[in-house]
Amino acid sequence: MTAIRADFYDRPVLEVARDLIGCTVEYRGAWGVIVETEAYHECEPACHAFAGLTPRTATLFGEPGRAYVYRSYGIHALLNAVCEPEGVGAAVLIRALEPRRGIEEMRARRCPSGSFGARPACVEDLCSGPGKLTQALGIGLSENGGDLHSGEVRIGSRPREWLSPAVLEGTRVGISRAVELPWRFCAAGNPHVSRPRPPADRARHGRRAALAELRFHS
DNA sequence: CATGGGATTGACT
DNA sequence: GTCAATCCCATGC
Repeated sequence: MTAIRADFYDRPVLEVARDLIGCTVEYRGAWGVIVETEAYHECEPACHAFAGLTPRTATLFGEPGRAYVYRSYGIHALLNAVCEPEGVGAAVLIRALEPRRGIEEMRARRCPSGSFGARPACVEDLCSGPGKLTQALGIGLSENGGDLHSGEVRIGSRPREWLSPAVLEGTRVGISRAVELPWRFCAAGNPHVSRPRPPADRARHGRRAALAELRFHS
């Protein structure tokens, strides 16, 4: 995959959030395919940039195509791609990856003992959340402001098998304001997406479960 | 300068 | 379902 140029991000953040599904995130040799994103924009109160330009949000208002990495709940580093023209505070939160390379390294960073409790870590648990994927790749706050085209954290174009992914749209996760905006995007039916799964995917599972149930009882 | 609230996760009831 | 862990920084006195 070739790294995506800065003008890709210099567009409405909703377009970029949808178009990033199927693209790749690489860091120090390990990489995965983006299967879930959320858009944030200064015009709505869930976005950090809503409060205006502060030391924390400086990256958000800066050049498109840079990484905005911040600490969440005092624990996790969350990775965003800064979008829209310089001066506009907007970014796409990368929420989940389908791991492709460096899976053992990811597992080692996610669970040094090699397992979650008694069970071995499955690949669907490695990057199925915004805090999980940064931990799996080893991305920290020091990557804030880095260039996504030529820096350490790099976003690449879609692999052949991801050229036109089916994308589901839904409401964003884990926020308390502007909860009604349908600004979350997921690769349809992909098992590496975080909880809660998109309603369309849950419906499919529900239908399958209902069918199995029906068969079981007849 | 003190306080409070998260763009989360994993463990536990 | 509930809950604690833990840090940055915005806000208010």
